[in-house]
Amino acid sequence: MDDDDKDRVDPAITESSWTFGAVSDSVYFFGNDRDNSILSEFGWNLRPESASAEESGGDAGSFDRIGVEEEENDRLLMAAESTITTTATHCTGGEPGIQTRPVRDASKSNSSSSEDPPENSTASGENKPPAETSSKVKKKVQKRIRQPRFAFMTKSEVDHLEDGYRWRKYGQKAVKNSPFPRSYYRCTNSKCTVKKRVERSSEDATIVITTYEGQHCHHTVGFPRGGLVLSHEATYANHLTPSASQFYYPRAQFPQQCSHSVPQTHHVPGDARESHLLAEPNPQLPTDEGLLGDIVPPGMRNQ
DNA sequence: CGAGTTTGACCGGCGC
DNA sequence: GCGCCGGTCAAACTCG
Repeated sequence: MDDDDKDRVDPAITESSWTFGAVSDSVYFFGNDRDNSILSEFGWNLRPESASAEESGGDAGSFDRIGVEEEENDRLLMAAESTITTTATHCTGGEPGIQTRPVRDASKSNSSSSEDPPENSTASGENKPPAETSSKVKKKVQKRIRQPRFAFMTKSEVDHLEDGYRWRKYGQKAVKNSPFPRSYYRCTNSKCTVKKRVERSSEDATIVITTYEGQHCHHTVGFPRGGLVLSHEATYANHLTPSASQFYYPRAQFPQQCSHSVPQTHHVPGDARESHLLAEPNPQLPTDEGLLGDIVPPGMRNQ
């Protein structure tokens, strides 16, 4: 994120009356977990930092939609009313993030430009296939297994929101039914397989939808080209805008694909400007607001 | 000069 | 089988 962006924070957004929703394997959580006890049960650490947020009780938010699936969800989300809220979901995604990227033709894939994470090879057998035949077999067997994903809807004028990690853009595509392109980013940490997609809502151009895939296996690093090194401590120390520190910290286990394990990560999604979080669908749960409707009073959802 | 971005091409999944 | 579309690659380019 650049400083300009911080300066552009919509006052209405930084009001910091917000709510969150979190989802674990079988639990949706909505509301205000002030002592973080419930969230922590599910691996989330909520750090309401801004005084205003705490004073306001950290609630009074509203939800649009939660619990979604993949691409489709993005679209559903876009369709949702863009109230200024913060919701969060925790995608524990029982599967240790094993990403099996389809093995391309050796002639193409072996070029593995620097960013190809070594973990992929470990986890998915992207080790150079010994023979063409075996690679073909793998192609068949290895269906693409996605890592846990969750998305944020963020009201922001900038597309790529700073989140404390360094990302390298590796692609951009036009999105069907949307005037805005979708950008693809990979974490620049060579051991980290986290990716994210960033696109703007076609319904509300002020909303940026950021979808994270996978979990970081390292601490936050410096901002790209900015020279500002961000640790989570620094984050807490208000190096970010107040709204920017309304983070959800999944105390999640690091994916096993990471060779070096850090005791704890602080996931800092987006700049946490009023965001909507989404989760990978849980097969046991409704994927739309059905459940949400059961939990969140209608009046609360349309603010 | 290295790191990151752009962009057209390519590939695979999926629906028809 | 075919075409569409999302996702990725990688060469060329830009930037600091």
